[in-house]
Amino acid sequence: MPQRLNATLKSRMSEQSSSPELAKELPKAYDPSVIEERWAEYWVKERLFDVPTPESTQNKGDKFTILLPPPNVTGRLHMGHMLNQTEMDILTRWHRMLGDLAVWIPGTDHAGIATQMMVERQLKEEGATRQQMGREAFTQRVWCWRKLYGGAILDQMKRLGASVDWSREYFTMDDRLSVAVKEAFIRLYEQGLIYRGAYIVNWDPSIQTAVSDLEVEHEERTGKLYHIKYPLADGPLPDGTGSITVATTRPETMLGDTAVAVNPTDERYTALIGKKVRVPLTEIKGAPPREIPILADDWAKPEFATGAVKVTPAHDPNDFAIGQRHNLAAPSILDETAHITLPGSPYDGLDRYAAREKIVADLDAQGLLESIKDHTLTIGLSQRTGVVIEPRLSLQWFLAVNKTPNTGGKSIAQNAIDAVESIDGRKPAINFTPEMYKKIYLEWMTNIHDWCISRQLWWGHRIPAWHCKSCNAITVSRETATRCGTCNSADIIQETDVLDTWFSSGLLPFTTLGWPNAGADGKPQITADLANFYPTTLLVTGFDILFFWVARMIMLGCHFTLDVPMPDGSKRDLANAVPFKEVYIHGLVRDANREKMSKTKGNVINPIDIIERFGTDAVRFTLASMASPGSDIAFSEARTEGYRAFANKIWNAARFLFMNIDRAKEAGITIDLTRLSEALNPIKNPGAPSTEPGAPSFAHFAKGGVSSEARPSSPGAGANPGAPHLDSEMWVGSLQIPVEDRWILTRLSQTSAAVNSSLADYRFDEAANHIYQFFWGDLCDWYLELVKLRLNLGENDDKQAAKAALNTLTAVFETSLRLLSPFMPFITEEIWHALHNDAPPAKSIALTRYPQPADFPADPVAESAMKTLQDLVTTIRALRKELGVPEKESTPIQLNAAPKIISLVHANEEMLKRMARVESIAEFAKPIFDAPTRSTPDFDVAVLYERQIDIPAERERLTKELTRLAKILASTENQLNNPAFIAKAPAHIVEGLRKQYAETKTLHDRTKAALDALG
RNA sequence: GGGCGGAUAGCUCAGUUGGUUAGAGCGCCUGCCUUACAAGCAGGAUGUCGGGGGUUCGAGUCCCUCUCUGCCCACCA
Repeated sequence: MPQRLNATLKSRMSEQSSSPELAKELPKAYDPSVIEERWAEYWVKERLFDVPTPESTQNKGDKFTILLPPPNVTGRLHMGHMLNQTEMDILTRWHRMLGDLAVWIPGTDHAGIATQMMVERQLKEEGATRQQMGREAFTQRVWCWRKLYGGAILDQMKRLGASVDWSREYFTMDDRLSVAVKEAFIRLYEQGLIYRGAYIVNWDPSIQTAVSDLEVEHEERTGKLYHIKYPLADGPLPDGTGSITVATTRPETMLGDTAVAVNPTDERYTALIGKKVRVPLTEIKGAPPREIPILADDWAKPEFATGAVKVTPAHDPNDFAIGQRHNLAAPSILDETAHITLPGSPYDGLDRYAAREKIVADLDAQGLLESIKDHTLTIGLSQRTGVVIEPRLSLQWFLAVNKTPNTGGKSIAQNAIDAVESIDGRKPAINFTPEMYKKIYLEWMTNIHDWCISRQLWWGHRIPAWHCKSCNAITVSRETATRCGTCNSADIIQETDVLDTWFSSGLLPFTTLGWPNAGADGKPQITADLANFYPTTLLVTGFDILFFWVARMIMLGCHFTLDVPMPDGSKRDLANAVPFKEVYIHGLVRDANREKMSKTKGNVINPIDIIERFGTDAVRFTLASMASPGSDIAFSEARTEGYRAFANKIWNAARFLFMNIDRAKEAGITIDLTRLSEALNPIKNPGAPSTEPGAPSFAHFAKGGVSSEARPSSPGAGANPGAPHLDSEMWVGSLQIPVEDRWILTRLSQTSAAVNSSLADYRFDEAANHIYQFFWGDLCDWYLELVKLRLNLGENDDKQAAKAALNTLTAVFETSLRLLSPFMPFITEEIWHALHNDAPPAKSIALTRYPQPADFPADPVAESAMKTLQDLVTTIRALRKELGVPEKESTPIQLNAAPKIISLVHANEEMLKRMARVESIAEFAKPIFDAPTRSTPDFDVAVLYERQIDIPAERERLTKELTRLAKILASTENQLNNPAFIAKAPAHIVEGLRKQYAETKTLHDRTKAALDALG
């Protein structure tokens, strides 16, 4: 790689420099497209993030395992993927740099319905249908499609820099996983948890399959409520009642009615119970209309419409239940395409809506239509196709989630509840962030119904069952069955249904790690991967698949891995059977106006487009900086532009550093990066000196293995005995350490602490902002400017000071790169390699160690001293601006402050000269108001400049300031005079307020004096 | 019909267990091409923290209530 790095630079260097020793020079403009493509390719090609299956099942050390939510093979990368993957990548890179064995497993999902639809659409364009092709040819065709286009989304992932283990890439229909799916099905069947039966399911008439409850979206619409008279079959009652009126929103289903139900307590209808009615329009070929009973059932609600409800068991779930209770027939009158199927009937073959229209018209003609009223109803739409779902009676396979397996143990749902609930006050086995989702999950899981797992599709895992034509028995078998397992008949046919896509993806956390790996006894055995990486550490996903996928993984993971022994052979408990220990759920990526992105609205942002415009790093950083748990992201281009500017800032800071390294080299000064790294990255090894000459600290990373001893102390850990001492000759060159050096190291330490702890809490936004603030606000705006004071390499300059400055700068910069690397992997990789002059201590910055707070000394003295100096500089600048001092002109200042501060200022006169264009500093024992003055609690400062201040403007400013201060003063005074406050508030609050009062009072008085001085 | 979020600067959002003068980015105004960066530098303006009530020495933060808004779940013809 180094050979390829900076090809353009190399050529530039050879053109302009005769000294190949010089450090790299970066192109002036930051161009992400060049850099990113190159590194993305390098990471994959070098297999940097592959984690081979460990040889042992008993490995110690920390693991970080994360499963990529597999995108559909038909998918195209969208901003949701990018957010999801950016977050996972940041966490994975972070853990990897913490020394964990970090495995991120990628793959794609066969996505039954979506893929079948896509290929069917293609066929349609060619004038063909899958039915014409036949099942075999069609699935072949889908496989071809998948081979050609199925990798597109993963290729797009590579552009995001996702540090996944490509050696573990899977496809849910791979042989290995298909075997596991089959095994899972069979085990559930054998445990009595899978059954087949005729039930009302959600039917999608467009793609002609059943779908689960979750795949139905409910939408409120205004429809009609039709009141229809059903005449009594045996003539009117004595009181003259000749019919009963039912209400329905789907009149066409009346063709399948088998009863009319009324509430047993409904006195209006008591006399009608047990009578029969004729179902209108059911005359077929001269035969009389069907007669159906009026029966009593609690389902009929007296207060709704007429209180009488028609019962169509084959086309409504409630009616089906009534039918069951009363042993009613359940004739199906709609076929799989939602057309009436009633041979001989005038409605036969009509689409459901055409039939409705005709039936309503015919009823009206017969005087049986009592009324049509507007009625708001919620209809079910198929999530995939958008067509109205038809409840339909059909034979399907179900997973019984609330049933105890016949092998003992708890029901699937119960385990899935126990895994998330904190039992006996213990920490739950699975932890949700944000916690709110735990409640939502539990709510769903406690009210869960059996899961319809069969689909009438051709693309998917075919159910391993055979139906016997002789005895109707079902034979479920691991191998292709040739005979009925019950009657031994050879007249058997294989089940045509396939499994719900989510059934197979629900198994992924353990099937990707080698389950079932059946032993001689047929029971699943532990594999090295399972031993090392199961349960996985974390799942990162959007709430939209909380039930579809997260819940199913928990259900299936707990169920299936409970009987996989632990690495030491002991029995596995629920806490170790969960598919993951943590779930982090992120928000939705919306457009800048918080609108949901949708094709119809035309506000969809394509990540690839935005990446091409701003660079992956900038987009990643944007997403990270906006990713606050629990809230959606309003993706803003302006913001992305801002972060591209940030990348550019980093780029230019690097150029500045390299320029100075070159200049230093020419002056005979070299810095030893290895030793710097070592100084800033002490390998935690108590008792041993942290700095062994010549021992590169990156060695353990470069070798590829990370020993557990090398693992850094946890974030927020106390002082590290191995931390470098500031007065170390090695990197300051002299014992006189400038305050800015001490300060920037403190800031670096604080930033490391903040970033590490934010990441531990999934606060990507906080982490990103801390880095941004540090790099731009502290390092670039202040330190880089200050360090220029010492980077003088002329004949008579202090070379030792220059060397010390360059050392600190380089070390801080290199550490910052590592800190930033998980967020902006490309630019940091590029600069890091260049910094190491293409001979880096590791193959990638991603394989180095993540900065820890304990790496640097905390120096509160330097921090507060620097704060005072910064305040002084800022105040002088503001004054100068107000006075209209030309930017380049230097002015004398007058200063009144405590002796401690005066000496600090004098020790840093050069800083003031450079940063605030101060010509000279005069001291004043008392506050002075005859020149434009500003005050802070630490000092009063005046800028001496001939031009007079804008008196009215200054008066206005001071008046405003005075009002502000007076207000604070009043409220503070108020509190301090309140005995209750003094008595009840904690001491440090009272103390703080007293201090504030004193400071504000001083400021107030001086401001007042200054105002008075204006006259 | 149930449940869950959100409402803070012009915009998008932070604001930890209640605690000293509520922050950031972008945008806006002013002045600067100061040789790392104009994708930049410096300075500046900007808030009845949705309304009302309560608890408290103290509320953006806790409680109640109202308004607006978003989302999830649900077998009512």
